[in-house]
Amino acid sequence: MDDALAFSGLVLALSGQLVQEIHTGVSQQGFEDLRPAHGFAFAHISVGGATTADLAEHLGVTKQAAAQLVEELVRKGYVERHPHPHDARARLLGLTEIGWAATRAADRAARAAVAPWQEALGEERFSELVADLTLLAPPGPIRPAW
Amino acid sequence: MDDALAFSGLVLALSGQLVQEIHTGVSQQGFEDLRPAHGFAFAHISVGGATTADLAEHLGVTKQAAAQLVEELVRKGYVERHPHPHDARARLLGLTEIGWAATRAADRAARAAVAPWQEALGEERFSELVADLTLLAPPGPIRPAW
DNA sequence: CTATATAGACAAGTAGCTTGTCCAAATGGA
DNA sequence: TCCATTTGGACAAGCTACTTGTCTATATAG
Repeated sequence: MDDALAFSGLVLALSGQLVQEIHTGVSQQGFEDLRPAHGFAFAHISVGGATTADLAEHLGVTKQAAAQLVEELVRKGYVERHPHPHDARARLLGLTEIGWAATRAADRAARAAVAPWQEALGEERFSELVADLTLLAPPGPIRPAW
Repeated sequence: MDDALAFSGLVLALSGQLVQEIHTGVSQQGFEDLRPAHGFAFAHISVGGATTADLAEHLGVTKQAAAQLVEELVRKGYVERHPHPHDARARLLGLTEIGWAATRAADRAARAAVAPWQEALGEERFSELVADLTLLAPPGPIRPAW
């Protein structure tokens, strides 16, 4: 059997479907000005303590690209810039209440996308699946890939 | 435990890593002018019988974008356009020998990326994993997602 | 205290997509 | 068979998310 090659296709197919459904779900909850890539930024900013340069490294893009993304999210009301307590050059990024609301909407959409799969496999088998995938997942940051 | 949310993150993380490794592997095998998105086009063209319009629908982009992608792949020597036997407007797309070589390189890279995971879980458990994911995977075309 | 590194901003250029328009060939209905 | 509509593909222009390059102010290390 060529499980290895099949696995690649399956992971790509699932991830594509997942991204699509989360994006659609988030839009339908009223956040129509967010795109899939923004989710990765939210995930990093929501942890707290992130600067634009941190975000750039996390996303694997240039500082310039990260600065533009932050500027866009600030303009749309999802992100705030605060002075950095120990570095007068840097600005700490944080989510606004709207930013948190969008994050919760994305979580809901993700759960909704996964629910049918969870049901199809059954709770127990699904838990084993998650456990297996946890062993495989790389420790690094989650980034958009193409 | 919130398996559903964890599952989303895991799938995205794995797919990101997978895309990255396949791209790197393909580049290292001498195909440095190919990007991840090209793989999805190769997958469709390699089946045979595809036109540019088919490809556009498969990739979920406009005919224009597909035409530009085909033009690029033709220029780089991966794809050929043949006359369509039953439709004087259309052109049948096919892979050149170089195109097939690139496809094989991508397969090798995918296997290499998956191999450590296969080993980490063990053959049997990995096979069950593939079986589970097969149940979940949507039937439609595999597309780049963001 | 000086040299180097870093956070962020300003400016310009690029690549991969989009919309809009058009033509020629295919298709379907009367 | 003729005409109306659809479809495959091409040409042109524009947009957007990125890039590289340069600069200033602040921080850090020797």
